[in-house]
Amino acid sequence: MEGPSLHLAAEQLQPFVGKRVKAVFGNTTIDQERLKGQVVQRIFAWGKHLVIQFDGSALRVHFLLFGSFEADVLGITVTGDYKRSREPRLALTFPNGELRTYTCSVVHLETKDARKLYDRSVDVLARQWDPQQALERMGKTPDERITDVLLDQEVFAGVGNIIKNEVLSLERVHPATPIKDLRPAQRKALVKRARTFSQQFLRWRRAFVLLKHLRIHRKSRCPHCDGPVKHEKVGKRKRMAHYCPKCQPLGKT
DNA sequence: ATTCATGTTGTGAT
DNA sequence: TATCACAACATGAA
Repeated sequence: MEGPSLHLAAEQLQPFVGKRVKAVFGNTTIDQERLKGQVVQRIFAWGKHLVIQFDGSALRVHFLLFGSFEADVLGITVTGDYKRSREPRLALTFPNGELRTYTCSVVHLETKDARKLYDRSVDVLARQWDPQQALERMGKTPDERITDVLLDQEVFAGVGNIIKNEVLSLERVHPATPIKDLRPAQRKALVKRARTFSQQFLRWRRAFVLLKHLRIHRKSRCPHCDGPVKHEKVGKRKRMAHYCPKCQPLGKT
């Protein structure tokens, strides 16, 4: 799950803010008892994290690769289409509904204000996003490849493999390009696109039309030249890159 | 049946 | 000490 999906989740779960936890269940090994009776102070997303703040502590949920969630509010399922039979990792029951999370990492954060643990200027979807800072951090690793830097959550929090592939296609940059081979104008364009595409991703997700708008991720034809798309693992992270070798050539620019 | 995928963290070898 | 490859986690679709 990428950043925009987490921001959308935080939005959808706002009806639980101010509500008291009535029951807790699930197969997580964290202490569940302590959540009972707690009142939700706020729910927010940072990058790929979902944070639920309670009185003295918070919950941090990370959905990794296969995670999902669903929530019922006043009897209506506001999101998700998952099998009810599956055991949730963690479920919270409130007077007005229930949140169920699956296949995710859940941890307690020992803080009364988890917002202090997160630097919002790093989150590409945050109002406080700082593109200049991203540019500077990018420049600090001239030998790193752009595919790895775009996926670095300390530089572009929220960017995942889909956003990475789409941004590189839009800017016509080969995923294996070392930062030092990118002109300043091109670096700037990539930074800007990481945010604008993430915002677009969020709008599409909200309208349930994301998949049909992806141009190169998991496609076989380049959106620019209609040539064949290459699919291969690139960079130290070895995530699958989907790119057009003709429109996104490797080399100094 | 097998592989792959919107991801991160920890371990043990080098 | 640092870096790296790999495992672990865990589920559904192709």
